Amino acid sequence: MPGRERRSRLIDIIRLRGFAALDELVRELGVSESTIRRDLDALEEQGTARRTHGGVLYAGGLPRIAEFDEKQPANWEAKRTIAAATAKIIDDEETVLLDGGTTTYEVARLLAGRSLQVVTNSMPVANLFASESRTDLILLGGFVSPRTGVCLGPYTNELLSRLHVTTTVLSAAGISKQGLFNAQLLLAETEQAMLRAAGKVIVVADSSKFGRKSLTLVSGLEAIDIVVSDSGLSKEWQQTILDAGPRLILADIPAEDIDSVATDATAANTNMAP
Amino acid sequence: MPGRERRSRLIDIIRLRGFAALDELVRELGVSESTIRRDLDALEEQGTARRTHGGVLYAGGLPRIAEFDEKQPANWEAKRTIAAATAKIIDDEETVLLDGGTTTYEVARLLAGRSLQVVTNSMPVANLFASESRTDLILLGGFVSPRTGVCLGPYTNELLSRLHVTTTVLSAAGISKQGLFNAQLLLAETEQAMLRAAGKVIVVADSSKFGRKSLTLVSGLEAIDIVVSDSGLSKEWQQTILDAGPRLILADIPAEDIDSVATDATAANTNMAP
DNA sequence: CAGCAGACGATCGAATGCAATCAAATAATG
DNA sequence: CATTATTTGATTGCATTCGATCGTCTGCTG
Repeated sequence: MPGRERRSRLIDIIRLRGFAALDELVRELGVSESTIRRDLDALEEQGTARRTHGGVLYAGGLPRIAEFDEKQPANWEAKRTIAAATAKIIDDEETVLLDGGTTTYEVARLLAGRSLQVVTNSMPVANLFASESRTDLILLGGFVSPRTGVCLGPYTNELLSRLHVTTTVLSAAGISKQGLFNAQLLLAETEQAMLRAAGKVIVVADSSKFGRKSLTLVSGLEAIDIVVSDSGLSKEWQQTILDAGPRLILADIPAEDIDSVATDATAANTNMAP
Repeated sequence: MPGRERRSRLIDIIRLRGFAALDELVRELGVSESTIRRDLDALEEQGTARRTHGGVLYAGGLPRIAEFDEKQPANWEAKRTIAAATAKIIDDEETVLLDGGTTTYEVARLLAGRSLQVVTNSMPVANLFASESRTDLILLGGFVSPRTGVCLGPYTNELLSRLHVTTTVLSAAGISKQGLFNAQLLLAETEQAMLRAAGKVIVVADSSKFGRKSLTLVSGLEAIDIVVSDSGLSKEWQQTILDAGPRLILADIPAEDIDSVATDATAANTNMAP
């Protein structure tokens, strides 16, 4: 095989799999280890790949969504337990509308593979379901915001106006007595459209969000059916939410071990408030 | 540090970077190599990570689209040169509508980072542009086909009916004297909608596609402005296409070295047919 | 045809990573 | 408080991978 073609196939293999072991490549391309090594060195040189002990990583890969690249997503642990508690109250065969945001993304991860219909305007979320044959995915189109990877704008809203779902999972930049706040004007409009399409409305927000306002008011608390947060939420806020109408679910930081946290919706101890 | 927190941070680090070397983790978490190994074994057990020699890969990540996972996409080399030739005839500041398919995906890769407006119904394509601030991205929503990752159905088509673009890049399962064929009924409808939204229509198809029919006729040849293929296309077909109206561009397998193939749109020698 | 350059494959010592084992530290339990 | 699990860290022998070197093959050029 001519070197050009080999290296070309090499790139393809690496790009496709994200990672390839060296002996794997030796077998598949039918050349010696030395040759593969030399090719890999060249690829690393030019920046297409990154070598590791025993393999290569693709380096020219997909650019990542900025929001998901932060070093330490704020209150990560809390968000994960909230996500686990939320996934638990969603039943199979439902039609679920998922908002963008890191918390809803965690919810989505836990829902992946379940038998559901999922509607979303978030590309990161959609990617989780795109190849899941057990989950039907409806993507809301529109203008894609580069920072967050969510679809926005009039097209998105109009598509939403024709849909109806059983459950909507919304995120929020802040929650005050007046209701839900969001930091982006266009997104607020889209979330309002989501509320109109919704049956049951679930809002996921870690305790740091309460008492914080943001750019625009999305809706009042009375439009929300369930609020899921973590146990760090003060008694006062718990009462405020309950008085305004929504049910409140507080997810505890679980005491279980690593297995349940990462993979299992049963990880969180959910405390139903009265 | 309690084990729970350490493992949690471990997941975060791995998820964030996609890959982490073992000694890296030892340093950053300040625990012994043995401990990291054990944690990693647990993560692998539960499927969150995949171990390699000297490191870990994140496994809970994005599931991949089936069509892009084939071992050897047919005529890969040809598709890439076609893509390079196509990217060359698209100017900055245009509004480009990109169809799904592996060839259009290659075109998309070459367009990423350029100053364009891109409209697409393909999630793999959209992912390439999602975080590119220099490229505006409009995603056509709709029902997502799990195998190909493209949006289909009435919502998609209706959204298309309200858009107009300067250039449309279409793929095809087959091209005969009657015109463009496609293998999926719903996709054919969507592609027809794309043609209605189009200014200039470019069809990308490697030479093996010619003379092949498929499930449904999408459109006649007269609706096409430019056909881009590879130099393997027979004289007869070249004449057939030209007689029917479209301009024809044949991309040669380039003689350059590996750099230009992987990164540069200038790789292909494009031969204009008269 | 001779000479030369580049690509390839094989080999080997050095470096690195791996799994298993055991002892110490820490946490849980009665 | 004593005992028992669990978790962690260190050690050891073994397997894998690495990079460098060298000889061979191929194709080009004069």
